[in-house]
Amino acid sequence: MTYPTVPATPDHIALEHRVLALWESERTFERLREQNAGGAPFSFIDGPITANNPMGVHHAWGRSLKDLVQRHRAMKGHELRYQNGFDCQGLWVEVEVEKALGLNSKREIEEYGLDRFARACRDRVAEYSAVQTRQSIRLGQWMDWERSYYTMTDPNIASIWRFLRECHDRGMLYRGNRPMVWCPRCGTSLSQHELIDSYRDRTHPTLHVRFPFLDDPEQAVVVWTTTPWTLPANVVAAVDPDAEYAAVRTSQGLDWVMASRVEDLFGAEADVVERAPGAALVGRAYRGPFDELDAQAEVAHRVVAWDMVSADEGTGVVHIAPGCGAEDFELGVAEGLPTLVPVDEAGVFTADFGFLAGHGGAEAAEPIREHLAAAGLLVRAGTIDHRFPVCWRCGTDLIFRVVEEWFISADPVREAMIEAARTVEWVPEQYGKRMEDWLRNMGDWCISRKRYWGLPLPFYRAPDGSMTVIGSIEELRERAVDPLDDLEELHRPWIDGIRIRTDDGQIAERVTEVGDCWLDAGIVPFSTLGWGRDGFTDAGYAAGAGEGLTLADLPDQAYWEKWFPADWISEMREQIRLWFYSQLFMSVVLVGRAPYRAVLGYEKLHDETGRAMHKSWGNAIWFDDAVEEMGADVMRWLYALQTPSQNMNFGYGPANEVRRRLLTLWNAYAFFVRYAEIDGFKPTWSDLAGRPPAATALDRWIVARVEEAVHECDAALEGYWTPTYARTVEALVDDLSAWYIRGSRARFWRAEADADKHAAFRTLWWALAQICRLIAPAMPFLAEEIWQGIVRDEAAGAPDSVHLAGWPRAGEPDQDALVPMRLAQTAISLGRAARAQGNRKLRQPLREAVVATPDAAARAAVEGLAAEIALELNVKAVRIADAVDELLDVEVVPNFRALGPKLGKDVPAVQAALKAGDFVREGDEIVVLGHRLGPDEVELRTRPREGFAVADEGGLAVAVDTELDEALEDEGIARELVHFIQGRRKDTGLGVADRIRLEIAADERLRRVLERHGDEIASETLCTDLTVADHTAGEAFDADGCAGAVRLERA
RNA sequence: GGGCGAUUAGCUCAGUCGGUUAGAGCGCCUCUCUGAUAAGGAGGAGGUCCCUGGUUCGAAUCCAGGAUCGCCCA
Repeated sequence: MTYPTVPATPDHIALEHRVLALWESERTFERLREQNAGGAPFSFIDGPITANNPMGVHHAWGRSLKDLVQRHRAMKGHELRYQNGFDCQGLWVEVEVEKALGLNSKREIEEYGLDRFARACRDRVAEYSAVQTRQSIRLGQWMDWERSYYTMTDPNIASIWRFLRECHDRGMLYRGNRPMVWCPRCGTSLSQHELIDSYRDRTHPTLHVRFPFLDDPEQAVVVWTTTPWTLPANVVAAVDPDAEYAAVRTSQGLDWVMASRVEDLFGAEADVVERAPGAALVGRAYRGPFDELDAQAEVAHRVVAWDMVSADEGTGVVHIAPGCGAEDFELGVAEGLPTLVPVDEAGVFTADFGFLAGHGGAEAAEPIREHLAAAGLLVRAGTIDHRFPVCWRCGTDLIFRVVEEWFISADPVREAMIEAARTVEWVPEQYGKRMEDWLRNMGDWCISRKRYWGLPLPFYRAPDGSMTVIGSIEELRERAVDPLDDLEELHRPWIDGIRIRTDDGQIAERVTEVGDCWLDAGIVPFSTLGWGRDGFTDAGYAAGAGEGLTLADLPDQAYWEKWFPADWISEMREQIRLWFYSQLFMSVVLVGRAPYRAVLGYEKLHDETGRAMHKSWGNAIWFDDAVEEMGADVMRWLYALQTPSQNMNFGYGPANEVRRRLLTLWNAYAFFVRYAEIDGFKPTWSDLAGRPPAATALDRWIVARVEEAVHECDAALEGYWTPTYARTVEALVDDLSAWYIRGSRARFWRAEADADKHAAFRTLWWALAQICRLIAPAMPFLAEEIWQGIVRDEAAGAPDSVHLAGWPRAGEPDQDALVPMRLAQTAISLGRAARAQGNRKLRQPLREAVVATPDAAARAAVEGLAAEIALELNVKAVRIADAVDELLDVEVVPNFRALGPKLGKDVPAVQAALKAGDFVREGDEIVVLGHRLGPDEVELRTRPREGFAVADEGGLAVAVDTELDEALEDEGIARELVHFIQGRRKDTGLGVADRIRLEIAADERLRRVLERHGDEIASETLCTDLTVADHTAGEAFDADGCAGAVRLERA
């Protein structure tokens, strides 16, 4: 077996397709599940994705995080369920299907036929669940795709019925009159959460209208409205009783408005003839603007007091239509006012609104204006540009309508939900506070929708008005008075045909409403886990509309007890008031506790400039494009690096950056393979279990670095915090490449096969294999590719896949290996800076570097790495000195962390004294201002004296001797020549192992260099035959005025 | 109106328990290395850690107030 040929850069896309095929042919995922069967459960519950469109790159974010955590837990041996979920019902689907079928209203749907419509909805779900499954597999997500749950199945629906029955039994279920936000096109109310982000810039007509008092029609209150269609439903006018109002003389009479609004409305010249507090107007009856309409026959208009009247806009007199607004409705309840609902489900005026009947609300603005003008009630008509909510599905302006809906009372469970939410580990932490705030403020849950493709609410109303709630399919069977043969599934229209017999023998029909889709999703921890079921039914879940789509089981109570509550769930932050909420609500009602132990939320995905992605803005990125251009690993690494509590800037720019950074690991892999192949290095699987044999300080260091990183990564992922994990990995890979490999290169290409070389191979292989395992959760393809290349095919007994190899087990990292290296790295970095200062390029060997530190322990540590430092700095010798050196002064710096508590207010004085040098060193101790400070309480630092090439940082300083002599110069020239020849080798396209012949034309000085260093030059450049000539046809070489020419040819 | 979060280099962002010289990547400038690298490395320029006040020996970090932006609620 030989190592693979590793290209200079990875082709992520090709590699990923190759790995996908490998996983499939080798059943890798199935084998992982077999391997982990019986392990400690890690229960993850997937929030259902709406199976309505292809998945987006924002879904890929969440799915990548889910997969990352699941893979990590699986590598640690946990048994997982891997059940994916699809959200199938509700308006999301209906609207898309309507578009596809060219239907434009509820009436058209009903004409089309509810059965065909339901089938079309089901087909759409089937289509897009398949698309999303394919896409998720491409992303590398490992789920039990054949056993996904679908919220439209009968078992899911029946579980919700059971929940609703429980609510009913507890008296929490009621039918109420509520002002709802309503979409006239969709013909349904919208829930609060559907209003999020729904505000758009809109221009609407506005009217100022007089309401003349009945006892003195010359006087009137003037109202301002931005919704003219609500005027025909006007009942009262509201004023702030405590504000001052003013009557202004106009051509139409005396107009009462809030005094503070007069100037805006009538100008500075307004003729104010009377002032009075709002309270004085309260109770006065006025003539309504549409009194002649039938609907208004019983209404007695008057002025009422209200504390929410705004002094900032309008007239300070507010037109109140309790049937058309939320606040209006509340005031109506408080004042006992009649509620006029002027428009029907389609937003069209009803018959008792006379000439307006049949008009849509928006189009009625003009006839309303004309009517008011004719009646002499119109003061002014205008327009307003404002933010106005629109339907998120179809963009239609939303209206308020008072409608009858079904509700679940929140108050009976509010406190219990807050308590339950407090048991949850919220990540990021502040999301827990968000949930608590939401719970404190939550209104009753409106669970009904006046639509078609959704959970059929199991509410049956008998002729006497009593209600029965069916709690199960069995109960439906028992009570049904119509044959169930045609009940294909628990959906409209089929379910609508089944009537039931109530306990007292009445025949009851189902209400027509369907349920909020958040019921569908919220029940998942119960419906999919077999809560309350007696028998375990293999592949039993798909009954009803899910038939044929999934092999998911219908488990039993024992299974539920094993997997409930979820250890972890994760979705976007907005799910706090959606899925996290509905699950919590249902769980607290059913079992009195939270359905999840930990939650990871994350923010929104924007484009790379920070703008929201919109199809219409042209900045949206499609998942299929992204994954085939960036590669799944690159996307997944971007997601892993992202701080969840911040919006993510996603795009090809960041992807390229990450792809380039990933090259470092790839290069390390390619380096290893090149020399392992040349050398025939053979690892064995058991080598990975312990530590590799370490021959050098660098070996020990990189081993400790890997172990340190393993612990950090594990801790980060246990806490669901992926950015720390990803950054830890990147730092480790950088260290491996920049320090370990670069510092160890010579050991790999040396000819001798000694223990040192073997140790180098073992160590590098070990580090790469461990890194594969570390990155496997986040970049499963790249990890697998490298694993296949250097472990699976090479190491006898190794697992076939990195994903079967388990999470690395690391001992406590050896601090004695870590600390000196850290110091040495600092010293090397400082030495380079010092060289640069002294104007000596790295190719020029120098006599000596002095590493100085007053810290004895640090000196001892650096001593052991002197050879490495010398090599890196290209100096003949490294001298370790304490600070009493001709190059350096010593500075005593207080350790504030230690001295703060000890000295308190004396700290500044002590600091000043130390800085001024007013102290005495007594052995390890420093005596200053009567304080005796131990070695832990101060830090001794060096400070370079002027005139030397010295760099310092903290307690460490490095100086280089920049003096050159002839020998050093010659060596420098030799190095220059080697560098030059290597460049030609590269230009000529020679392989790294090709031998060459050299002919060098040299002046006198170069001749001397060649005499002294010719052997080194030849060996460094793999030259088998070096001749010195007077002339040659080669390329000119010039270093430091030392000139020649070099001709190179393959040997 | 209430709540939550954010504000750190030109850009995108880290910054743990409060510790006195605040970091990374990208970009820019000057160098440099190359027998893994399409790479890498060194140095440099670039900072009112949003503002004001407070607590503290010490504040990017804690507290209060304010500003701006985002989100949630009313």
